[in-house]
Amino acid sequence: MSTSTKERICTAMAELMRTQGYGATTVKQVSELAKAPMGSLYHHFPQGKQQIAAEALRAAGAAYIQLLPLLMDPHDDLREAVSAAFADAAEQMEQAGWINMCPVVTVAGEIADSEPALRTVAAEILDSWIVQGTEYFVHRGLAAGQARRFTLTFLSALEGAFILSRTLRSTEPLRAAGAAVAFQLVNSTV
Amino acid sequence: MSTSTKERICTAMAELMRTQGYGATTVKQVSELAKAPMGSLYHHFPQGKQQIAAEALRAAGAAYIQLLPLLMDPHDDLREAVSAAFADAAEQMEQAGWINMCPVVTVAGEIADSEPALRTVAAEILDSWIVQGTEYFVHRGLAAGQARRFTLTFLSALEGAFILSRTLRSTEPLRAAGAAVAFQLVNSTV
DNA sequence: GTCTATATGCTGATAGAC
DNA sequence: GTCTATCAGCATATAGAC
Repeated sequence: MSTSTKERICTAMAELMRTQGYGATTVKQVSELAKAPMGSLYHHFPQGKQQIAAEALRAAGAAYIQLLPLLMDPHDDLREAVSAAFADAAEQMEQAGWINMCPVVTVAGEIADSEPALRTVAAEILDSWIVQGTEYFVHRGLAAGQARRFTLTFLSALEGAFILSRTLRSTEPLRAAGAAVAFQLVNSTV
Repeated sequence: MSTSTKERICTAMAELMRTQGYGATTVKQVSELAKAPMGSLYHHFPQGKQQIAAEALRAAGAAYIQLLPLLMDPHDDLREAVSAAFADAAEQMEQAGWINMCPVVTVAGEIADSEPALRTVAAEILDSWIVQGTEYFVHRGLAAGQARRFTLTFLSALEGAFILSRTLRSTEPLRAAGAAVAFQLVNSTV
């Protein structure tokens, strides 16, 4: 067996939150998808649903930010790279049937006022995205201050456009947002 | 009595979804906040929770888009107007204790794959926002095609930044996104 | 139209044999 | 560590008096 029960539970939770959110996901669904009985869930995660969600979000968040260099490194021109990243996201979302790629922001919006513990976890993940994004864009030639602002804009536009595109079933918001974020770099020396 | 029972139910549902999302909001909470007994809820909304949510989202969406001219008309320069709108949003969110101003996008992200009927309602609301936003920015001097793309960018960045700011408890994402969206207009004749 | 009392199913969580 | 059986509580929704 290559994957542990604990890992399968985390993956299942992330997968379900990605498409259904936190509130609509039941521990029974997690149990079934992970092929792990209820008792195993509460053996590995004594604090129950919240703890499973927290660990699943951390793992998903860490994996998701790695897409940034993966999608953008192939493009020498940073403006092209930004456009390509948004275009790739749009294409993948359409091909996947308009389901979410990552549960972090969906769940963050959903639980920001009703699940304080999970809100803190989401904030930690977003913080690490901002730090890693800033580092990447500095590496790509932006000044430190500009890189942080650009990362915040990049993430805000990407996540907002994700929700719009997903709800409208259209790539138009992601394409428009990608062009706008790339345009930010018009004055930069890249 | 100035407000009908039906209106109070809608308002209560919108208020609760705004801070808790759809899944975490129970009809009992709606009943209590609206000061209407369970029977009244199901008398006015025979299809139950979903129907209350649909009507509440429609009303909230219609009210929310009216903030656009309200916040931006005072500013002659469109770039200033955009910055001001994002800054106002950030300030109001911070003063309100980081709770959401509008339930539409939060709920849209939450239910996009689990509640098809509500997803359709959310899509109709977003469509109407895009149409009305485009009209407004044409009125403010943008060309028709540019105005639609700008509206999509504006809404994506605003909503994404809302979630980031709300989760991080910081105005930084909203301020960065506002500056970026305003920068879009750098070449425009306003 | 309003309101109380309640039905029915499902929720997260647990107990305890193996 | 794994698994089955089950708890107690709460969810949405309804019935029926007023």
